[in-house]
Amino acid sequence: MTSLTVSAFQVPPPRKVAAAAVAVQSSKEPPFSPVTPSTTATTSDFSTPSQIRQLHARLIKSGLPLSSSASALPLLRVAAVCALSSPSAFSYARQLFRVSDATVSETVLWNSHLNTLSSSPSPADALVLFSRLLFAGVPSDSFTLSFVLKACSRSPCALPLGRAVHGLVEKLGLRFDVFLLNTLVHMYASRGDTVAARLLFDVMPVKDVVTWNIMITHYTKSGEMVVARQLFDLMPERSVRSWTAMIAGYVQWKNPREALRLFREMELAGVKPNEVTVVAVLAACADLGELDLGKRMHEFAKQRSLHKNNVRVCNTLIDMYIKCGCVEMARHVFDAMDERTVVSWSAMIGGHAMHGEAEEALELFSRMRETGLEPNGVTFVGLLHACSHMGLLEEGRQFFRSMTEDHGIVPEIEHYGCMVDLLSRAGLLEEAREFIRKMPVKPNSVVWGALLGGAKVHKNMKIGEEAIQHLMVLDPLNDGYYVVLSNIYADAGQWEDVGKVRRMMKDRGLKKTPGWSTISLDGVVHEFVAGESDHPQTEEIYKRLDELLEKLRCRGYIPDTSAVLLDMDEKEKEHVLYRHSEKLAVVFGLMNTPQGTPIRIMKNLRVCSDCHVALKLISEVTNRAIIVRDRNRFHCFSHGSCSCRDYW
DNA sequence: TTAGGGTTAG
Repeated sequence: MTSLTVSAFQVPPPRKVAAAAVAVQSSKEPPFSPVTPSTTATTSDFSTPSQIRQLHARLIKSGLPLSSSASALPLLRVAAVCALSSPSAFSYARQLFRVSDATVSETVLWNSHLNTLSSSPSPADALVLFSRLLFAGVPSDSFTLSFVLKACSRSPCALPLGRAVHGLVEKLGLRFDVFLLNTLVHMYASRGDTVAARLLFDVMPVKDVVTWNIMITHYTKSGEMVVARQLFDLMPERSVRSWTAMIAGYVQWKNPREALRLFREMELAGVKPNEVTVVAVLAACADLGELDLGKRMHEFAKQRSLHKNNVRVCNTLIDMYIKCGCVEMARHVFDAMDERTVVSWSAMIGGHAMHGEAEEALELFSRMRETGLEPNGVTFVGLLHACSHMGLLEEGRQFFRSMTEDHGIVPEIEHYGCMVDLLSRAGLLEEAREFIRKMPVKPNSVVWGALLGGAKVHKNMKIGEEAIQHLMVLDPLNDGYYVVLSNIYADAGQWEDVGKVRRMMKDRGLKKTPGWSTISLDGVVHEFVAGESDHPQTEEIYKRLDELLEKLRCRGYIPDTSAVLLDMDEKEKEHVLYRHSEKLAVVFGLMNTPQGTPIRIMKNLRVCSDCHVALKLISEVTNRAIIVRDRNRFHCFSHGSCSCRDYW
């Protein structure tokens, strides 16, 4: 007889009430259970003030008095959320509260709603509700203010209101409430008022570890790592979050070495990492190619069962393995994941692309589409890279069209860069130039650099000169472009122009960036810089390299001196090539690892053509896999050939 | 019923 049929109230819920469903669904008791235990109604079925009144009326008719708090509280929850829609709905909710015998105070009731709204997708709703509470004279407590401050932190333009709440905190004598003051510091920091945040931090009579963490995190996020570190060094006690905030900051601001140094210090201090630390450390390992530590973090994640359950940990693991040259391990992690996001798919697609495995990248994309997951801009960067690295011209064009036509993604500068790269490498230099001319966004140095690269491969001096004109304006201090232009002239035997480029570099005070390569052995990173010889094993390395080059010459290796941008004779140029850092690092690896172990090298520049030929032959002569991560992609040398199939 | 750290393009 009291069946509250859901169908009677079914209307499309307005946006504002979305939070109501969250509020009630997250509570332990099913909504309206005292009345209709079997109903599946949710608050979204009762979403307007008039529907609430109808529901109220039915409750009264059903004989269940509103004073029974078991039936009143769910109704009050709904009413309170509807209170946002108008002042009259707000008054109605307050009336409901007064006639009910709810066991909590009115402030507690509203606090609960403020809490829900402040962490909802539209935190400004909490501010609307708070203004109604203030206007109606409902008393606030420290909980009320902390929820409002949280909403201010998350709403743009809410700084003035946040300041007003700060005034209220003082007025209510709550300045010794550390919790509330922490929320205030966080509010100032997240609304960009560093000065106010720091001032409050400095004068706070009592601070706890959270206070320090908030301030440190703010500095790390704004790139003020030195200030963050000062606070970190000063703080009286540190939690795992303090360490993690600093480590993540160093990773974010491209100082992965310091991140790992601090991580080791953290381990020595006996602090156990959590999953966020794992993510940050893995990201540092990815940057540095630190496979050993990356594997150790993977083991740690397995012990804590993070290797399947935590998508972010898995995504970072995939990225780490890819950037350390272990695409198969990355794929292993990817395949074992229970749940994958667009980040997981994009990372794996991009990983296959970086390793020249275009087929796998494209196949993975088809599988991703089958799951119904929508790709994003990053997914397409990976796909376009796969196409350009492997010369899949038509597929690349198709993806570029499809990203806009089928997926509504507006191409960004990275996508244009990939397309110019794709066209230029394929030798369609005129088309690439036309493509740049028609681009709706201003071409950057990556775009012109791609055209220059194509001009070098296809020996097109005119287009190379055009590209360099733009590059000299966009990125005047980058020496790499001059080197490429000089290579183009050298290829054509125009030595006078080679000289001109050299003089141009000299006039601008540019020196060729020294190439370096690193190899990690038992957790120690060994760095080799072209031409430098301060490694303790230098003498032995050169001796072994000499022997190796002799073997290579027997197999037809002729040093390709065109990559050397110096005014010297051929013999001297050969000597420069001979000291290239990747050759030294590979020989060091051969000397210090057992036969059969792959050698993994990281390089700051692109592998030069001479080293590319040499490394192919070295892999054959020594029967070793050599994996080189250069600034663009991976080259996996094995049995005399390279995974890039010489297309790079 | 309140606060703080994390993933893909380079």
